[in-house]
Amino acid sequence: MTDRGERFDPRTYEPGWRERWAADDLYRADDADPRAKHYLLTMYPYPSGDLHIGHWYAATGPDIVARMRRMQGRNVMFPMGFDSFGLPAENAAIDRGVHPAEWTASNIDRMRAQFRTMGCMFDWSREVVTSDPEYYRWTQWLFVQFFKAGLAYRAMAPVDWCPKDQVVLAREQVEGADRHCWRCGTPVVKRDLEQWFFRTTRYADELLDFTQIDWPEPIRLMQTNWIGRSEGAEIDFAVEADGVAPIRVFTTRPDTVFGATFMVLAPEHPSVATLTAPDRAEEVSAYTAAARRETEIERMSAEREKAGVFIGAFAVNPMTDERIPIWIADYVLPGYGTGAIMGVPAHDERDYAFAVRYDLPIRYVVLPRGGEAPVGKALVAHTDDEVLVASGDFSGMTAADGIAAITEELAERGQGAASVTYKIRDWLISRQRYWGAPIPIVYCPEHGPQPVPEDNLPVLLPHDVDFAPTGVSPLQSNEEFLAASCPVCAGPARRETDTMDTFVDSSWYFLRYCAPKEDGFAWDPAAVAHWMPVDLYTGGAEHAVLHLMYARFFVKALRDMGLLAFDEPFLALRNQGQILGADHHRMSKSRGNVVNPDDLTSRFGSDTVRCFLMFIGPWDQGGPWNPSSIEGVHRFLGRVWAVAQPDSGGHPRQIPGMPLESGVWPPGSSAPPADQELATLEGGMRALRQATHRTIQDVSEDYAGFHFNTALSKLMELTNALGAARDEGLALTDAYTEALETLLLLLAPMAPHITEELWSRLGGAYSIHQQAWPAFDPGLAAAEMIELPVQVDGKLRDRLVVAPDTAPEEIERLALASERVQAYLKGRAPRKVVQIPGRLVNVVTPGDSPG
RNA sequence: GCCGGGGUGGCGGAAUCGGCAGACGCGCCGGACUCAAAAUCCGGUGAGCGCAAGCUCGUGUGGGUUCGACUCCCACCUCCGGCACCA
Repeated sequence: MTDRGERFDPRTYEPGWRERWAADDLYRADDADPRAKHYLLTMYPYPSGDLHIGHWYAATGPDIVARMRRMQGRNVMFPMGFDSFGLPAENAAIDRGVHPAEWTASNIDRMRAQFRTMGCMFDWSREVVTSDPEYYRWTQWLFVQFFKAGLAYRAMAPVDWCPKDQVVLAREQVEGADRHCWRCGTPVVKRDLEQWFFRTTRYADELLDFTQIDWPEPIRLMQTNWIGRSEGAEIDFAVEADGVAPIRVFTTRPDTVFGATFMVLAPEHPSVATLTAPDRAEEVSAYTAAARRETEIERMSAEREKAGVFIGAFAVNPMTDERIPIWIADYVLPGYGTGAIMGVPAHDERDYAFAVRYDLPIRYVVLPRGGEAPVGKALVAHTDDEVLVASGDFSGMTAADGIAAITEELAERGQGAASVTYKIRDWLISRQRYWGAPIPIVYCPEHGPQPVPEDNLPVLLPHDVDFAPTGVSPLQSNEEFLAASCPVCAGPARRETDTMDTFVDSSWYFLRYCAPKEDGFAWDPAAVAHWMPVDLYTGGAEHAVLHLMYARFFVKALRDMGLLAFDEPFLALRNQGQILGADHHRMSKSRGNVVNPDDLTSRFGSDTVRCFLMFIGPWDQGGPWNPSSIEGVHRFLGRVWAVAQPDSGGHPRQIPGMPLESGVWPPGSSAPPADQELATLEGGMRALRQATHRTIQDVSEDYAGFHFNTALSKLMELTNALGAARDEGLALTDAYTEALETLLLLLAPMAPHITEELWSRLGGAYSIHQQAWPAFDPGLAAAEMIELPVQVDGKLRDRLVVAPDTAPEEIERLALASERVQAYLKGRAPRKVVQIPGRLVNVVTPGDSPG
């Protein structure tokens, strides 16, 4: 079948196999398949235009795992789709006059074709495109369910506004110290606007629970910090004014309430207007106005000097009954806690700075046992060694006991209660943009906002609108779209013109994959029950507090509506690293360091690109592009090609009558076999089988752990061993065949084309990707002789070659008998001999001085 | 500032429940093949000393624990990512 030494050229066979796999629906996942299901998902891309090398990197890892799981007998679903709503399509319309729908559709066509060249086992029959009305119809339906469940609401709030994109952003989409837009990098500004929110805060506590899922620690920490749960107490401070309700503050340190010497309100606090003394009114309103004008960046800066204004009113410390002045200052944020704090300068750095600036009293009430108050700073940290002082009956208690006791005392008096506060805010989901799912709400002058009846979904995006960004949705420019009737009274009503954040689309796409053609419901409950939850999810860590948190929220909310029966969407998560340019910078067109995967595949073929990407380093780490080493990986595949054609090189010899099982020659046996040449060959076969079975074990573990770089290095070693065995004349032995077939099977997930080609040439059944994963035989993987390092005082001095089951006494005797060891002992007895079974021997000399 | 992850040959990286540091690959050096080159194959390749056997040093820095430390502990330096007046 093969010509001797036929040249290795992937271009001659790769496209043909891809066509055949597609024609045969080789990778289609069948719901009725009785084998255990395995839902493997990788984050779907935004159809930006061209497949980037990063897409290859991200997809190849999970594809390898998907292929291995399938060969291991699982019914694997590995779908792909497009997150196709979003701003770039609209910007293309503005810049180039192409309609977003056309731009998106042509990009998807191009990227779908590029995806095919990767040779991934995507099940394209399940493709989901979120801008398809058949998809966003159900996104809208889900919005209505959230609305009916009280989880979607409209409210006026200070929100983040991107002045360049002319759109509001969720808190999670504002990044960095300079508070910039995640998409365009422009610093955001605060605006008071009426917007739609999803009530993510209702699930704050449950989102902190990761016990059901196997996720990377950094992602769990990022979500935990973002949710920002703080335990403490709310405490009421009476106000010295008739008929005015007490002011409630939140603190994590109720043990320090005896040290509260002033109170600070956020400038936006509702009590400011009623409490401000007439003679302070001018200064207060000037400060409040200035605070409002300032950008978020200036206001949030921690380095900025603490400044505020006394409003001319007093509160009463509930524990000391002291009169304390009420101030306003912008370091107190309106959206967190109660928007009011008790100022405890002795035990909070910010309060300390404020007190120093305005000469307010500083009273230390928690100190190390028998210790002195620090000079010139706050005492923030508290340990078990610290006790309350100058705190009435509570003096002498530890800080922890003080928190509990004081909270209890306040609760009994009706002046406070234990309380929990979170940093997370509700998810702002409305966008003043065109290319998204319209929010299915109509406003009736009589009945207010009403959801569009489910029968009337989808609310279709009109084709003709004016895309020029004006700060309001382009949908407002279409009168036909705007006009609606009230679902309650059928009277004239106005349609909501904002669209939904694209992260709403991606919060449920994994459900749609289970039955993408279902048209009576958002998903087929039976299919979702079969496939969900996702067994393994992969994608970028940049979505830690965006998509990955929103999707968890969605599933929990839908579960509580009775629509789903599980708690978490993604049981396991793995994050890939980023591929950087050769200049170690993020790839970008402006830097000119972008690597085009199409150029590489046309030169080297897909398998080489896949293997090279996996060989760069740990998959979760990424790294800079190093164009020179791709040649090495290509050479490796060339060697695989060569060893799979054993009669094309080396010096093959037929060894008659030598079945696989007999190929065992114990090298430790005293009587050498009669035929020395045969014995050498048998030893070589034995060694090759050992290498084969070790590789099965190592590569299986490495793939499962996403250690593709080390998996490939072990496959290289097996290939090198095959090359050596061929040169030793083992090419026609069963051990060689076993090693070669194993190599192809183990390599198949990483290099699907060359392995299919060689498998076919060797006469294997189509397809290699439907073969069983090789079984590992521990007996064959074990060495019959092991080499044991011998150390003297921890330094390597000699080696012993022994059988693995050699008794420790015998090993010690052999080690001490070693000439090298004797030279270091100089006739003395060793102080001791340390043995780690199977690992090493360490002889400790008496040394010059004992001990 | 707080949280998290890293620093190992010329380069990417391996080894981390303490046990042969540098697997595998790139690059480089030498050789084979060739008129020559490319391709391919073989050998060498942490540093220093030595004719050699071998010895010494070596995993960001400085200490420590241990028979033995890239791995554990303490204190630092540095790079990357996230958060950032959250009371």
